[in-house]
Amino acid sequence: MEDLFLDFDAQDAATDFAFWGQMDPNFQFQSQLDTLLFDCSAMTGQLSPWPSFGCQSVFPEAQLTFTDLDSQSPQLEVGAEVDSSLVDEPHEIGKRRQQQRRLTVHHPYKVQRHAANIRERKRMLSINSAFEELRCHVPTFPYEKRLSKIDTLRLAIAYIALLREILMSGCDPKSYVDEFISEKKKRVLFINFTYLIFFLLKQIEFEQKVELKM
DNA sequence: TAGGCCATCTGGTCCT
DNA sequence: AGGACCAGATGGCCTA
Repeated sequence: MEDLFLDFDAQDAATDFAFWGQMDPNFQFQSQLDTLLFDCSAMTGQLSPWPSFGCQSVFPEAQLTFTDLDSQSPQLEVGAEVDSSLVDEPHEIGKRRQQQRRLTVHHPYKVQRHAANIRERKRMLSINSAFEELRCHVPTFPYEKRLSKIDTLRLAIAYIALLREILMSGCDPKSYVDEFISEKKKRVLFINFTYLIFFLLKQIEFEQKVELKM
């Protein structure tokens, strides 16, 4: 993993986090962080990663069978190029079936392609179910909209980095972060860690805005 | 309405 | 040879 560092006091530091939007200049980093850390321990049941160890795949589609997918296929059915005007009339259905058989015989490529499409869809479903499980293990707030795949990956990387750092420090999580924010390490932070912290702080910011509106 | 995200199809490449 | 994997193209849906 690439080690990137960020000077927190740099004037343009905020632009490094443009993907979160601009931070409020009046945002109270330390006090909000304290709130966060206390809230985190209280909200354990609401934050996604901690209660969900052993979470099962929430993507039942991932267990779809070959025939399920086959019947769901929106296009490229075998013989799909048959004129759609030939429908429902009994004799036309017979003709169409005949034509489909011909196409099956004469276009083995189409059949292979169709089978490959189905396999590809199954493969993507299994990838998606893995993403869904990963989402269960990264910290998000209940009101946070579903993480995109790319954000899930980035946040997972950041979260792992944070946990590793905490593990290596030998401290409990809160004192670790306290120390991190303290004088010694204030200016330079491991970017993955800051990514996670900024993410969490944006959640708090968002939560406050929601509360103000209510 | 533009941009982000996603599912799907597709053809190419690699692997068994 | 057939399946797995990958990346590009495309179109639909949603949101700011």
